[in-house]
Amino acid sequence: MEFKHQATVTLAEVAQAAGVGESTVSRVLRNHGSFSGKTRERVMAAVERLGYVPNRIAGTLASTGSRLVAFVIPSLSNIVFPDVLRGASAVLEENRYQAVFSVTDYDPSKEEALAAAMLAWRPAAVMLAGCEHTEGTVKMLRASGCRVVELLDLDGDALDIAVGFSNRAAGRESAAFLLKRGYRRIGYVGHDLNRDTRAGKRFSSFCETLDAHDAPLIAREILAGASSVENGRLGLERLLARTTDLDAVYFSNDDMALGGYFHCLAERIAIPSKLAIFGYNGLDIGRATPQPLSTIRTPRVATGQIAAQLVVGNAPPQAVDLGFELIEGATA
Amino acid sequence: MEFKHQATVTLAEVAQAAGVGESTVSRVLRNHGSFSGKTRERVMAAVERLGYVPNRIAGTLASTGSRLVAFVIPSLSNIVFPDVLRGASAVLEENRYQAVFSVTDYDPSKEEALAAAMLAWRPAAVMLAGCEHTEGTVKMLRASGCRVVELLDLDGDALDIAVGFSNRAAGRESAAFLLKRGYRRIGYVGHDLNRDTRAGKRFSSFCETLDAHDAPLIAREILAGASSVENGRLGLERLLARTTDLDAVYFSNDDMALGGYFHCLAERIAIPSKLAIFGYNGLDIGRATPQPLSTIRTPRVATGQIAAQLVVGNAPPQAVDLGFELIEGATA
DNA sequence: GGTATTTTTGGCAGCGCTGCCAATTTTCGG
DNA sequence: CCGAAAATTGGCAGCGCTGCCAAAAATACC
Repeated sequence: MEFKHQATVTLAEVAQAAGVGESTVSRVLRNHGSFSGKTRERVMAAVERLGYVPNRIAGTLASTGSRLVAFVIPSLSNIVFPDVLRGASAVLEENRYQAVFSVTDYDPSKEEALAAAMLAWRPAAVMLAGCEHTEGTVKMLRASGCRVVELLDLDGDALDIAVGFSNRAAGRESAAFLLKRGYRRIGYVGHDLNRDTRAGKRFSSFCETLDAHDAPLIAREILAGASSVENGRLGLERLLARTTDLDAVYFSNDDMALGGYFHCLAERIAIPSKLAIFGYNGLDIGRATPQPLSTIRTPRVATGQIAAQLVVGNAPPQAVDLGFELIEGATA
Repeated sequence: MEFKHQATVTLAEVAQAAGVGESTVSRVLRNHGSFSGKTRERVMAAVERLGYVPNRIAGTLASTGSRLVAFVIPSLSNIVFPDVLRGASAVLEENRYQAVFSVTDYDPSKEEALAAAMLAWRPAAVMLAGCEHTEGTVKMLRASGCRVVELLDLDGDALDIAVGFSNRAAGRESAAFLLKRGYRRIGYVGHDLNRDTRAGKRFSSFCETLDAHDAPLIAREILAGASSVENGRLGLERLLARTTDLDAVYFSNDDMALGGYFHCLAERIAIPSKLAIFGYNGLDIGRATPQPLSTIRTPRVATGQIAAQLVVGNAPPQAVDLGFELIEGATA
């Protein structure tokens, strides 16, 4: 037996059942235009009786603007993006918008392909991570006429709307904090930077700041693949095997930093007296560790919320800097 | 200045530019039906030149089935759901399906409302968490004629397809493991169970198993709100303040368990000799802690993958049990 | 009571694309 | 070189709904 019921009740059938015209049903359902209370009741009764579910595909095609918002994000493993989606989806749902998404795995050419596929749904807006995109992506988005929101990175030219903060500033402040604390022999443990350009920006600004204070980075360990707690642990282990006199390590993010933290716990390396640890993101888990993680808290959920609000409100092009917060913690 | 370019190039325009009929363009673009190589080139050239982007809204309306898959998930904070989305989205993208989602916050009536909204997009399938739904939701899904996939819980009757494992079995095995290890004075720390029915099922089976072995649960601490590391830490602290002679604690999931683990580290409570800790989910982070977390690893990504494959392949109704794996770890 | 308004309502032409079918062109076999 | 079969191609009717416009009904005003 096949599964094709598609009890497809149409607006026309509702109209007939209610004894009114199609447009009247449409008006009642969208609560738009004028109609009498009596008509309203008859229509609603028919809708109820027939179990009518409006067809948004048809509705969107017939009207001008769609209520779809497309997210093209690098990853779902990195909690950053679910957090952004979470912030955005609450606002979008309130405004009867619908979120659509696809995942690029940090691959710019995949981003281009997926953005193209998204555009085919004629979304009201496309939301992307960061401001680095292929030429093709930029051209396509420009030509599309739909709103474009670039998230989580303000270090570059925005196509239309940008919401987030400066990763370069985050890298700088992290370095400044460690220097202020008196650390001078600093190392870095990070994940694949070519793919995660935002982590790359933090790292390069971090290094520049160290250089400017005559305390250049002493050692680094870059692990292939995505950031993870295990990679952070492994990275610190490797770094310490090669370099014995470090007094602080900057990690590409909190996942990695937690790995480093666990490595120190396991190896009984005193934190921060023997080795300081500094992360990035300000995950909740970093606040519950025996020693709160020193890190920078980023406004991930708020980024999603604001982005969604700007789209819903059809705001003019702008860059919104939500800033970030340095959490002193107890590991640095 | 307003932003309404909508350079809406239509198929008809491409057809005219290429000097062919509309249906020919449609065939070439979908690589469906027959056409000559020469025609193909002319069409592609025109597409390129005009920057044509097909309109999937129109395409979906005109053809019968849509290539949308709708996810109605409880949360994006709980990494479980991003993991499922991740597994599914890879498979869906390969097959040119598009994922749409909305978040219920574990509220069944919100689930009903969101499922209704999703149905309006006439998706090929709706994916939901668990098998507990309101009567209205069930009725609506049944009537919709679209595929329904229930994820991550096999303890109940499936509407159509179900992919996951038994939460009751997970609770049972967790209890059996602790008992086998010799723990007899067992407590529980969990988050709001009314909302997260799967955690509730694990807990009740856990308790039944303890009862069956004459080692009933000694104490429990249920925290309002979502699961989090901080809530786990707080929960264990409270539990221990009231009950001093516990030898093991079962947590509603790994986030909570990690909080408990951190509490023990901070309070210098020896694990597992003084207190054993057992979680649920098998998050990666639990493998990188100084002592690997004892837990049950659930096939979250695989659940998403399989679910997507079944939908793409239009498989018949079935329940797929992916099982789970007990990780002995070192905390119990 | 009659006319001017205002409120409700229905009809119908698309939105851009796909599916069906018939027309046209190409290829093949003898 | 001709008819038949196969490969291409174009035309056009919808898919289900919204937006526009004019008709009809209700209400207001003098």
